Amino acid sequence: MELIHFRILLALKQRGTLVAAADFLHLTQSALSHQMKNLEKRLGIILWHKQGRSLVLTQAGKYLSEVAESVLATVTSAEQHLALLAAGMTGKLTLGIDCHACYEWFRTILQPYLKAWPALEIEVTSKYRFNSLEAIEQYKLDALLTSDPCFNGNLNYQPLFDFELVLIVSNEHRLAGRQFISPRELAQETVLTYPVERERLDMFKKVLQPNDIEPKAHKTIEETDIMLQFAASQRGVCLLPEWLVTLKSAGLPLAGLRFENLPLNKTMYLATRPEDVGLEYIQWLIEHAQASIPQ
Amino acid sequence: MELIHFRILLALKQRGTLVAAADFLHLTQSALSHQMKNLEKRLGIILWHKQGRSLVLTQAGKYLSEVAESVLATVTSAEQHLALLAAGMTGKLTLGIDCHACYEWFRTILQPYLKAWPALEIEVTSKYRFNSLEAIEQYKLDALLTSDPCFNGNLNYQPLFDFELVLIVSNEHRLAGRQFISPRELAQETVLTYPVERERLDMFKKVLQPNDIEPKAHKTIEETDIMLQFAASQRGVCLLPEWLVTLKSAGLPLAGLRFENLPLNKTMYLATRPEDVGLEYIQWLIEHAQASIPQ
DNA sequence: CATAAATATGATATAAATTGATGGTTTTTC
DNA sequence: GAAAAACCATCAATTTATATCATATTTATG
Repeated sequence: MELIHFRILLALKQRGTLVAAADFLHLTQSALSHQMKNLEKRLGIILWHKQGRSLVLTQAGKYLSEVAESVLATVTSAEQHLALLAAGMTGKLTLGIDCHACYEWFRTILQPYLKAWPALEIEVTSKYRFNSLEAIEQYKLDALLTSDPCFNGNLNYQPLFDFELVLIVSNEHRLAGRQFISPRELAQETVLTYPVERERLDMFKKVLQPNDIEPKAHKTIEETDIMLQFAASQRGVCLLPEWLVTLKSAGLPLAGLRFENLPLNKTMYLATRPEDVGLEYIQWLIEHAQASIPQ
Repeated sequence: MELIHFRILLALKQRGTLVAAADFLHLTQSALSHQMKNLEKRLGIILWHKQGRSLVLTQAGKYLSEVAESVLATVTSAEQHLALLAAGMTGKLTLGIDCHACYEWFRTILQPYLKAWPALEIEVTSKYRFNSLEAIEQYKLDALLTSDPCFNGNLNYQPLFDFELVLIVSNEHRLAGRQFISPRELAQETVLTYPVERERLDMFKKVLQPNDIEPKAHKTIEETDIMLQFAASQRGVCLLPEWLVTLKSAGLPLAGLRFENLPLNKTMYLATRPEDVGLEYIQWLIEHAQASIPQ
């Protein structure tokens, strides 16, 4: 059975005669007659009878024309959906998120994004954290939010915004007044980080390990807000994007410090497959990224 | 779009490679590749990418292969139906079953039904459990046995019989003598249910959740007989149709309790497409439903 | 590093679908 | 109540679509 048979049955149902149906399908009456005869032969069952000069469906014919209606409705709807997909008007964005700070940024922009793209299905996941790039190439992810780009593949990295990491300490902390500090001074501190491997923490990767320093203690905390409250009450220090602290620290007695000769400037990127860069709902993110950062 | 494209996508999904799919479809790999390239061109959208030596579906490809699965299920079912019609069979009934109790009822009536309709091809499935109504409309199912009707569509619901849900407890249970009980008393009980989501369990939907009660424990059991044996040996309580317990509990020391001011009366329905209501083998079910229930 | 396994593509052969012409019925029209 | 019109089926011919073959390319495998 093929769709042409369904199309013929449906057109016949809607137009009444084969001649009209043929006209509707931009075919000749002969073609429709041949096709259906052929189907009848293959199925071994008669679908209609000629009665007078019009056609009357048999029970099987009626049944099949109802199936036809259902199937063609599904197919048509799929075609429309694909047309929208092709035009970039709709789709599904599976966004991989690589780090906690990325997550925090995405939260700031999510509401307006949902409003701007009501038909877009958005799924956020961090389950491909350790092989995000592969996941994009394999269409498990459509985009990846990351501040640690890996430019070797054939992915497109769009910079979203720049930011600086600062060491967050309590106002009352012995270092709080200093303009610049040295990594060495962290040897006496409790370091607060998110609970991921040290390899993925700038605190260790960029500050402590290059200087061969082990902090007094290392405590992991899942939530940024809680981490800041710990810092505020002198339970430790942490390294966070400056904008993130601005956003979250309202009312907390905190200070942000920089390391001498160790600028921690980073850039947040959105990685996508090159072919998807043009998608409007991806462009929107790139264009609105900067504006959502508190200065 | 044509069925060949759906067939290719489905075969690819099932077999993994185009070569295997081609073999399955008795075509060459080249043919499939050409067909899909042609479709991509017409749709203006890419359906898969070559990754290494295997294919990875794009978003659009994944979507379309799901559509493919659905459409081909309908077409296959229709072809089978027509084949049976051609062979002079009375007909074919694909019956969807929605809940365990429905299943139990159908078992009570199946023997006489098979005897009454020896030529009727009967297939029972619960694979469309979560979108049964759609499955009927799409001709994947012909009828659905359910006690949770959804009257909004254009399906015909025929009531088969009424029944009452009772709380099954052991004879020895502290509540056993009581005429009426309160949902609150379940807070100290282990609740036994079939292994489906809480949304689909009257125990939770109608008894526990409306009263904001969490039972002491929740254990799932697949078989009714086993559930009753657990209840009889005081391992828990369960909510079942009274007739089902009458049928199954022979010899077990069980009591059925009702909740005060919470009548749990339900009706079993057979849902069909309106056009099929008149079919004699459907009518038979409706007419014999009542009699098969132990009173 | 050669081999095997997988997909893509161009040219060609093959199969399938469509058409056009025609004949047979049944309605409609005058 | 004949003639015309509308409609469908079928045959033969043609056009179109489809599948195949041969081949290139890429990537795993041993």
